[in-house]
Amino acid sequence: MPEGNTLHRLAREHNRDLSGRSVRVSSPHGYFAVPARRLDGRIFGRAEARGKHLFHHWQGDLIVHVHLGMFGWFYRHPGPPTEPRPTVRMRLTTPEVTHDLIGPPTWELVTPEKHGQILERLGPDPLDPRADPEQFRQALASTDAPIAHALLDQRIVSGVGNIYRAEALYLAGIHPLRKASSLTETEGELLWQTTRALMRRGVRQSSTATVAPEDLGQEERRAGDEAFYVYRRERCRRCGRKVRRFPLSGRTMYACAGCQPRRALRPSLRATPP
DNA sequence: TACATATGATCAT
DNA sequence: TGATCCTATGTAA
Repeated sequence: MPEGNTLHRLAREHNRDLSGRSVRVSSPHGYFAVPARRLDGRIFGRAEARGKHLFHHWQGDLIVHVHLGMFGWFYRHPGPPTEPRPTVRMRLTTPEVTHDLIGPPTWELVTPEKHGQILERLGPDPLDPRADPEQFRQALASTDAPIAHALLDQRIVSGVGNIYRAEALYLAGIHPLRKASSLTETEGELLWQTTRALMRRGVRQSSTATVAPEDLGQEERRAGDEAFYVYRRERCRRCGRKVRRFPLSGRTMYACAGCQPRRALRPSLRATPP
């Protein structure tokens, strides 16, 4: 159940493990048996992550496009290949490591043209160093939908999912139902910076947790769960007030009425971004 | 064993 | 808005 940080982390791992190598490709599940044979033994060029999309560039201009949807995942097994689960759709193997792909709603070979079209549809990715925050701000300015809806729109910003939308809005002190176009320039900038900081941490720590481990109590750290400020919580981590949850754009939204008032907070009263 | 639930997105209505 | 695709896990029965 990945957001953009996961895809960027996977791209890094795949580049490290597979780039420039001849890779065995198989489909234990059988569903991708034909394309797997076509790729088997080829040189793996590079992995590329954009928003929640992952591309594998193979020798000979073959490009694989993967989207993990809600349930898809890659599992990495160092060492000699283990017996695959029957649900493994695609297995990538070198002598050192195996990557198993489970349950992607999207797995397709695409042409360079199609690859370009997919990228064109995506808004700026906070994890892309070349991304332009101004593009994000302008997209918000022309959107009447609630800001919490806009954040899940991959044409406005790519890679943000249900966790980051809740947590970034919380840390920026922005009420989720405010019109996107009503955000000030400063708020738009703060929201971008906050989102980017959270997602960068997500890549670094290989987890979508938004609260840094060093900010947790001993008991919480021992439990080892991913920690959040409002997402799936009963009470706000900072003020202790009951967290409001309500459906928004088909997902559950979480917000604190105290820390995210309808009216903009004075900057000095905002929560400190991580 | 069954069911609810989940970090997503598309397509039909 | 609802149905649909995809899988694993935790809890209830």
